[in-house]
Amino acid sequence: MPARGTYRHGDLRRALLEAGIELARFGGPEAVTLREATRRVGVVPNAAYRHFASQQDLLHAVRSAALAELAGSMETELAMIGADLSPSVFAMASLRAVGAGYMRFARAEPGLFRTAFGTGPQADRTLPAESADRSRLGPFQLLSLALDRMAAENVLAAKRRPGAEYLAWSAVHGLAMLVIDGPLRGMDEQQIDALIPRLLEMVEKGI
Amino acid sequence: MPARGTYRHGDLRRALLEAGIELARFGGPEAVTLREATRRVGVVPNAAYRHFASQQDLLHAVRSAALAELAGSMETELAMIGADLSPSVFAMASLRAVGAGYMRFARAEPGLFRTAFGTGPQADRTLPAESADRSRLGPFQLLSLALDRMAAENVLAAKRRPGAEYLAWSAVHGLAMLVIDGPLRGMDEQQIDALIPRLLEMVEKGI
DNA sequence: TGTACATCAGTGAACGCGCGTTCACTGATGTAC
DNA sequence: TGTACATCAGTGAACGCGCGTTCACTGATGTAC
Repeated sequence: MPARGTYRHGDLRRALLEAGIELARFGGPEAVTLREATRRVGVVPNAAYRHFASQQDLLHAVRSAALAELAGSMETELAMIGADLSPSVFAMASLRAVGAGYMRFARAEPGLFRTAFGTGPQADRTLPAESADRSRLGPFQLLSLALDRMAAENVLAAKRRPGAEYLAWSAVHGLAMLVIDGPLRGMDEQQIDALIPRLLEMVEKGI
Repeated sequence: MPARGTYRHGDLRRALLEAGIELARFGGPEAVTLREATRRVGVVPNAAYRHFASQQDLLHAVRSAALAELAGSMETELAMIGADLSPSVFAMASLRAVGAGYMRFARAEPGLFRTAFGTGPQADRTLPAESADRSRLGPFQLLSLALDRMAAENVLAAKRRPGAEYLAWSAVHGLAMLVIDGPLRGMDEQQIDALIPRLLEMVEKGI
């Protein structure tokens, strides 16, 4: 049965996690099963239990990876902001970059995006899940940071600052959901391209 | 096995549909199974095939019912607008009402809401699904109507009108998703209560 | 440097589960005469 | 008004599927001496 040379695998945990990520990439969270992950790695189903306590446990790990990738997409967009901008323009550009990175990831990796925000009743109840790794910032923290900058530059009134992340997040998250998994799934790519800056503009003006 | 008196059921299709709606209400779309629906109605599993071509077919029917309920919630909110308002204020109030009705339904019936916007890969690909019944307006049409009014009153610039539904929809849909099924699930009811008008204000200002 | 042994990663086989769906059937209903 | 009969709604039994998970196991590895 083993398709590999050695009896031991070497790094089964990592292999299973990567298989799980691949499953989520193409099939979303519901595609992340222990049986399929072990099948792909070429290992017997119950071998997974040496490294994950349950299917949920594997799914959690995949979810964390997806969140990290999302944060990465946002950071990439942030890094593209011109350094020569005035602080207040920079702050506003940060908010847009964060939103653009979010949308880019959602469109490029709909399966991982859906996995990151566990849809369905079995999703766990922990908040944004940005607690584990202190050195890297999570998606929510990147958004908060951008809003902090705007508040510091008085581009966003101080009294509007509290809770502002939920407003911005809602707008961008909603478009992402409608477009990748909802009734707007069939929409033209170009139409979506045009919609995104408009949406970000709406947030900037209305927040 | 039959818990009913007569051999024939009478209106099995309706009974199954209602059971399906109940399943969706508490468990979302993935809870809508033929076996559980028939079980609840007290009929053998395959009896469902006299009335529905497949499980998907039942799910479609449940989805339509959920969309109709959502539209109803929006209409209820619309009906509460004071008739004495000026046309332009009325138009803006319409947009808010539509959004408020959407949020109210999502929070009151998260399972049905999720079913209405089929989440997951198995969801069908038809757009907003407001084609069937011509006499009743669907959620998307109610939103469009409100925006039409705003455009007619020049509360919304004519050049901003096209596609404006997607901006408004995104914001409200996103908050609904984050709150009922996403990372904001645990949030205080009162905090959410406070967030909704702020979100609607953002849309109104920024659209 | 070599050998005995404990550890524990991965095996093999098997469970029970709920699901959608197919088949040949039976018996209540309503219609034709 | 009564009876024969066709229709077809619901039955009963069974399928195959993929899933998560448990059990007792085996054999590769690395450590103690």
